[in-house]
Amino acid sequence: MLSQKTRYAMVALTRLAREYGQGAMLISELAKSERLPQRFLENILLELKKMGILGSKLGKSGGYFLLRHPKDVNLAEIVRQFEGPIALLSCVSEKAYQSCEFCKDETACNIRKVFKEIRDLTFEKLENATLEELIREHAHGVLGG
Amino acid sequence: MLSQKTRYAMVALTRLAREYGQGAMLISELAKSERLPQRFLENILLELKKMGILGSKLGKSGGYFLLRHPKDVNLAEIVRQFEGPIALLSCVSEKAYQSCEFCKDETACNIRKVFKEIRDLTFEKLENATLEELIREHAHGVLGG
DNA sequence: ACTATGTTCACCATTTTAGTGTACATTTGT
DNA sequence: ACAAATGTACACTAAAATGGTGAACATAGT
Repeated sequence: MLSQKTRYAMVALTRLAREYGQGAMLISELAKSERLPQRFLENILLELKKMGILGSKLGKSGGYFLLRHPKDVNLAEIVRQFEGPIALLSCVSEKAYQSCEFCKDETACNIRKVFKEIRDLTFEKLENATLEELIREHAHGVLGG
Repeated sequence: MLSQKTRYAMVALTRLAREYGQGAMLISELAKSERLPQRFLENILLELKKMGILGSKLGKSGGYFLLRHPKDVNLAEIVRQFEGPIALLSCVSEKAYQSCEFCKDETACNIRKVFKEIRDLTFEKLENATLEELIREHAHGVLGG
């Protein structure tokens, strides 16, 4: 299961995506309106700023805002940052690969095959999940789900 | 990422699946030959026994053995037991569903849609990964992956 | 009875999670 | 220049999860 931190990050980002182009939003307002713990949220927003996803302004009428276009931020990047590798086994991770301590021959390992398929499918779904997609209403039409 | 416990369970099970029908295997032999920490493995085997997957025999020539046919044990069951829910968000979990604290309308939530798809694909892959599949050599043929 | 095995249950150290406390730096309005 | 409103930095903490270990016990076979 995803950590609270990751969930809060996704909630905050989708909200800031909805406000995209409308200037900065106060942490306090974001926290209150999305029901996020403010002090914890501060850490998260800072981390997103360091990733180059958010910008901030100090002083009166300051706050946070999305730097990139919502179509240029996807969940794969967010999940990697806050959860670590997308893969369930390091032997199938792209960014954090480590050879398996049990396999003599990884290419022949069927456990690995299963988790490689899961990783690839998961990554694809997360990568296609841009903030633009996430804030779109009726994303796949009312009929046909 | 999966915990060590889950990984050890998968290694132990695939080994016991290879020995299926050949009587009991000593914990010590299993631990040594698969390079698993014996004392930790004991806990894991006991848990698998309580799940009804393994049987055991005490005394001389005792040990553990697979109770069910390898085709009747799959990774979904194992992962659920040792990792908890397969879903990454509880709002898309089948066995551990909890309503989302952020959504007014879950059916309209696009974040949820993404993680529901990921859960369903992951579950399907894990469910199809029976021990029989996992110990099969050249599971999908040498050509064509 | 003896020995080889699994069983039970409590315990432990380390890491991760989900935050909080306190002080500081920057910008804006007056 | 100054005050107020904001974000920034970094250390700290409580609770839970992870990855085990210790010690005594129960049972089966010889």
